[in-house]
Amino acid sequence: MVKTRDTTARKAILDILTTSDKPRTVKDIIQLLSEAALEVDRTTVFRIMNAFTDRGIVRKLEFGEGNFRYELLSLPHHYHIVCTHCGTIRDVEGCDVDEIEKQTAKKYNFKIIHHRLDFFGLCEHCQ
Amino acid sequence: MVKTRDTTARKAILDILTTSDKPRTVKDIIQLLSEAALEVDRTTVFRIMNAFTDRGIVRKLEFGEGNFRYELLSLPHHYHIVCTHCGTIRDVEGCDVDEIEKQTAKKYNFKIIHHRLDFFGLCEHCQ
DNA sequence: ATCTATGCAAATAATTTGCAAATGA
DNA sequence: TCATTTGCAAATTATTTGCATAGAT
Repeated sequence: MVKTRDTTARKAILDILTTSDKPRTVKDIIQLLSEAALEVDRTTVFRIMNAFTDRGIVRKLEFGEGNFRYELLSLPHHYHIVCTHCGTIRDVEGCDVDEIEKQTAKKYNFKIIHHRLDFFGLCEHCQ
Repeated sequence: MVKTRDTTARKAILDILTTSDKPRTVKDIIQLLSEAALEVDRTTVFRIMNAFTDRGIVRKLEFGEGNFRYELLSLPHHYHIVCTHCGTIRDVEGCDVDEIEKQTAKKYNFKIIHHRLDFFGLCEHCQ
């Protein structure tokens, strides 16, 4: 396992993810870093996100937008609701699909490591 | 609503999707068309998939591979199991998350149109 | 001092757009 | 016929790679 250096950019990105209520894109992150007066190269952000993903610090997700989003792996288990009109994504607490999971594992002899459950629809504003 | 012309390429793509047991990428589709002796331009396939998506004929999905996959919207409701080792994706019948769905809709005043539930793990061969 | 991290330029890959030619209804 | 489709070239967008330099321990 390779060591991780605690650089300014990495600390700032962890900070951003910690205070986010939804998964973030690289674009988001660059923007937020910039608002914090930190200009970090696009390549570097991609590389940091990959390093974090490899080390199990973040989870790489996507919601059909044509790009990836990242969230802290240390967040409590949750799912997402995605507004198909305005694109808003929101974390939603808890998730109980144990029963389905158990049945699926047995029926298909599949060792389940994790799952995702996301609801798509219209948020309060877009209905 | 714009009219749809029943061209050779479109018919062949619908045929491919109908006989697939998992969502397909544009690359897959081009390959399968080619095996059926039909050389269709990449651009055309992308355009057809977008047209089908807009008309509610197919559903656009992704599984963290960095590209989209498509499946017939007319398929019975199902979810997917994705092997994180060999990348195999498989359709899995049925899906009962009604209770979670109801609670979520009420709690967040969110009008749910559809959801996705996918399990990631190791298939029979990769365990 | 040494090895990892970053910036910059350039390369890939997926997907989209413009436009003229081909084709289905 | 005539609007919709397709092919081809070129543009866009997300992401990755190579390499020399800056920075962390």
